[in-house]
Amino acid sequence: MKRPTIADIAGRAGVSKVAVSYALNGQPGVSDATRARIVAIAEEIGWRPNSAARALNGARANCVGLALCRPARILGVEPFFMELISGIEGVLANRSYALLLQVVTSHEQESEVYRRWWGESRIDGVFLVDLHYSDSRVVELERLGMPVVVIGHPTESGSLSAVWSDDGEAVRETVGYLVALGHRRVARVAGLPELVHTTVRDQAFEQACEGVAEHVTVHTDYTGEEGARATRRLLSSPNRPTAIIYDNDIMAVAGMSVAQEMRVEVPRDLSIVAWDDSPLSQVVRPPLTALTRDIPAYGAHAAQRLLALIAGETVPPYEDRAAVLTPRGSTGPAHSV
Amino acid sequence: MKRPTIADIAGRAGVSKVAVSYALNGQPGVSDATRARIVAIAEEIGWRPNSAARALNGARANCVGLALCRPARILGVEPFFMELISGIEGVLANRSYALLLQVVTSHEQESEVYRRWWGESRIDGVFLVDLHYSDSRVVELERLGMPVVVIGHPTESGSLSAVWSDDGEAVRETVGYLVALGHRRVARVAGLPELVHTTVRDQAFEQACEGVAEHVTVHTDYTGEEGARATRRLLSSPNRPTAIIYDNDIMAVAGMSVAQEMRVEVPRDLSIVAWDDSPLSQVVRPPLTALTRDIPAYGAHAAQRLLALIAGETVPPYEDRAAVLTPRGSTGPAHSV
DNA sequence: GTATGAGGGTTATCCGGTTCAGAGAGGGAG
DNA sequence: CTCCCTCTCTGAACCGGATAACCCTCATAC
Repeated sequence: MKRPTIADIAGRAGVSKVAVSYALNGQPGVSDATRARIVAIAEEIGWRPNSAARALNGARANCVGLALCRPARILGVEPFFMELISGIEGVLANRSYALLLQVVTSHEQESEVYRRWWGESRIDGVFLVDLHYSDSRVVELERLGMPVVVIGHPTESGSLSAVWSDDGEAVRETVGYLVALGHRRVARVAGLPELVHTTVRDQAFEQACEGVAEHVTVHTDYTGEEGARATRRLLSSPNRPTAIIYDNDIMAVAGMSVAQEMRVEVPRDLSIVAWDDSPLSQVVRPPLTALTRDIPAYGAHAAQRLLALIAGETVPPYEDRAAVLTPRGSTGPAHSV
Repeated sequence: MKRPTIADIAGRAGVSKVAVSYALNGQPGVSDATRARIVAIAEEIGWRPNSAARALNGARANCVGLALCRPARILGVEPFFMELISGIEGVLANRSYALLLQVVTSHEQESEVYRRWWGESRIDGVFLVDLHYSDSRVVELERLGMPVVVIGHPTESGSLSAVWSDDGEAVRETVGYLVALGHRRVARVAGLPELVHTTVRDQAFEQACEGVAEHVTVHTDYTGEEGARATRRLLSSPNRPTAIIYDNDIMAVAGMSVAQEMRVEVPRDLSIVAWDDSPLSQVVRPPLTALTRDIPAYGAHAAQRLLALIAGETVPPYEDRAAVLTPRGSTGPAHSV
């Protein structure tokens, strides 16, 4: 039950391998009649191009890579990555591109994965996510000279193409909204401080609060436990915040539970905003005011740009739409304590 | 900046390509001195075996596939798949195997992806998840003759190897626990009815309740909205259940919110159990009693078996540990209404 | 002195598809 | 009738590595 090759087709059709190759690739050099005959036979015996043989001729691997550097327990809880992948795949599937996925535990390991994939000619390009400052992976990828689309802020992506969204704008919108509601003490429970987008949000937060509200930022590892702990600390402080912005929804939910535990009522005594809207935000009581973003679309844009890059086009940084605030029941006017 | 090949190494070392091939693959036929020299050169110039060239010689592709057939919004919310993938990857990474991922929207499309991957020699085997009854994908994969590990119940996996866990046992344990707490009207908010594991749980649920408690099962699509709707309906019925078992945690959280909305107190008036423990279960108030399972380990077991299958070994069905009940604050003794 | 064999290489082929340089056949122009 | 060109198709080489088969040298055994 060997897989059929173009030689088999050539034998049946009574022509050479070359004619078959031309016919199946839509190249000139065969008559329409012969082409039709060859195509019919190929279809009949279920022929597929051997991707290895094609790749060997310097052709593309028709495959791109994505490495995720987060512990399993966080990856599972963050809907972000799965939604991003779904969006990426929507674009890739149309062009018969495959996605190679790897979960790694360090940047060194991640760079090694890139070197291996690229060295083995397994992929034509990669997506880089969770950008850090002075990111060693950027340097490594520039060195390899492989097509890359960074999903993150272009100031830190070096010479690599970036797809990003203005988190600062979303922060300003949120703070403006909270201040308008009368909040004067606002906290932010942020994610990993080494991530560029965390710092971007941190800075925008500070600037937006400057002069209009007291502000404090606490960093966490995105887990519910740390979100809960941070909330407990914030709500225990002498003049506790009347509003908290969380960097993901699981922490926001955890924070809301802590508030409830401490008899701090949401939204009466505390307003809560979650970054990245997900179904979770809508099923809790009260439903969470969230910063909504079309993540699959974000992934799709990145994929389009990576394919363009692979095709040899030059790809300028692309700024996707910023997250927009979706007010729900977890935010309300501030009450003086 | 061409990638170095064994021919380059051969040139530098002053030997033939074959000697290099032997040396780098640990085969006999070269002296230790020559081997050391060749290995040193290979390392120096950063040589990597071209995966396409290797695959072309009938060697393995060193890659396995996974296709997920669920809409993006559900994939994102279910931590199950990401955790499964993490577990799979732990095993694959050790053996330098890559994972090809694709999100599809129908079984036909999924089968087509398998045909293409296999026909193109891209993969050595696949994982099959979300088994249905009379699953067309099983037939297709048997026809293709490719190594497959089904992550699901072995009665429906045909001749394919299966890795599974006894959901029935977990259901019995849960029902037993609820009955011991005095519950006599128990409901189950189940997932997609066409999935084998849903039916397995449904049947075990009915049997376990038989004679000891009234029972009712409602099917949903795993989303929070449907979980909420089902809960609303259940709690509005004339003799409403005093305990509900949900097929995932997002629905359990949604159900708890609905209960709160309807002034049904958890766990006083209603006990809630969630299938598949996740960090989410622990951050809500009260924390959810959940059926805990080590999903990464589950994935790892499946991966080990797929690799064994690819290596030509025969792999009997493997029964992983059943989910165990982790009681938390969302369950308590039943009160007569 | 010759047969035997192991150690260390080499040459030739193959995997499946692509690409380049031609080779015949047929047609139109001069 | 010849020249030239186009159309259709073929042989051969190539991509990078694996592998079967064979070759040479030197050491050992008889």
